[in-house]
Amino acid sequence: MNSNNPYYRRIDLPAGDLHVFAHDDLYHAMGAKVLEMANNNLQIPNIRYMSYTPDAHVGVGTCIGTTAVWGAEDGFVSPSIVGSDIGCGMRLHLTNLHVDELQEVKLRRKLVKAIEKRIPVENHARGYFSDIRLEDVLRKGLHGLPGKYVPDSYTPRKATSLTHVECSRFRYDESVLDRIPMPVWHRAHRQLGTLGNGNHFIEIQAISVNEDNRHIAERWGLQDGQVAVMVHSGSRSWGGAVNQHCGSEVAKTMSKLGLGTSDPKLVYAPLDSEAGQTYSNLMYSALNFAVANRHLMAFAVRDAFKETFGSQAETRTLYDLMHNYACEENHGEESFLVHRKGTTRALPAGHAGNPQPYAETGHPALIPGSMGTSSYLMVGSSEGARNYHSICHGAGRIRSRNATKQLVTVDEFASSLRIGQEDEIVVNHRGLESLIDESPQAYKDVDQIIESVVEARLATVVAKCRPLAAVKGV
DNA sequence: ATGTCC
Repeated sequence: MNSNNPYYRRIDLPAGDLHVFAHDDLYHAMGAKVLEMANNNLQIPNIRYMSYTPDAHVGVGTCIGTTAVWGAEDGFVSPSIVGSDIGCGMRLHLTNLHVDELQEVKLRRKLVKAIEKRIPVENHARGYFSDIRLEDVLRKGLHGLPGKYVPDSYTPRKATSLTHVECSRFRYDESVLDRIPMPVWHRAHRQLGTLGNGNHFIEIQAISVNEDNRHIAERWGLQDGQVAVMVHSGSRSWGGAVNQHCGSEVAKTMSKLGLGTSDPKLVYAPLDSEAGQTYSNLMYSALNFAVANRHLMAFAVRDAFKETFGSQAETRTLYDLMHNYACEENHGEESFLVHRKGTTRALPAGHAGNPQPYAETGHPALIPGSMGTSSYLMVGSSEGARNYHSICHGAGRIRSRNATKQLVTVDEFASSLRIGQEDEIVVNHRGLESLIDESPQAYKDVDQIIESVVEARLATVVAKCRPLAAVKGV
């Protein structure tokens, strides 16, 4: 049944097979609840494949770390699998600065202040991009932004494939947008350019290249000691509103068709049903919002760099990709509907789904660590095809926010960020209490997660990104 | 993750 590889197992659940790509120890730490959830998901008709990455943990209805696949012809789409933070994902920008130029704590503080000035992180804050039409963003993503926000040095207008949303699809039946109530429109409009809270962040990092993949790093333009900007955010309240509206529509379709699983909260509809199409289209509007929002925040960070280090400071887009969505993809000769909930696509060199600039190397897969720990730039391997080229999306939570607050003291958290030392990771909040639930102890060890992904032969490491400063919402 | 309501 199971192979001898300690990094992979197939689990024979009552409703079907679950594939787990994780070291035995990580698998055993996941607990029984994740198997129950997998079994519920596997009860959805026509499902072809389901797997967990090593960072899998319990979510609402579906585990974070799930890849669930249907055939495109007889597929079911599930708002419960995608979740409410539709389009949540990562963006990485490369700067022309070296880490030595940020050596002084004072300078990192100045940079963080300059970022804070441009990107509100408070709960009900208004973003600074009110001159942008929300409808244009929802319909066209980056193409809906005024030209001044898309300078060629930053993301060439023609290289929209640097965001994998637009690489797949961004035009759809626009009449569905009218289904979302006006108050939600207004809220989403004022949220353009805001970070959100929870695990979302903007981080300044220093790159170190993995020797084994130096040839790929060079093709991507990465250098040792290079300063990078990583943005982790989603579709703010727009995605939640889409999830809520479609959730009830999809549930109605289910009762009409007499469908259901052991979990009444797990909703899904045939992709070609009206409810399925409405969801699919509105989901794309949320993907467009999310990618444009990350772009705008990275644009604001670019401005903050110029203010802090002079006008010659520049940042350019390496890549933007999501880990919460459902999308039609070609694998081999066939077309599939792939759901990724807290998993990252990592295509290998030569795969036709790669955006043009990365056709020969595979595209960068951006994997964040927890606060204070390194993030990774990965590239997919051809063996990753067995998992539809899905890898982990981060460290993965091991304890709840409340449990973390009980366990970790402010002092312990501060020392994990080396606060007060020369190499302190500068955080925008002076009081760290409100961020304790994001401390490294709330998460698995990202190095172990990456080891599992590498040993399961799904992807390899191209570079590691060490945090220098972080901006978080509360 | 989010906004809202007690």
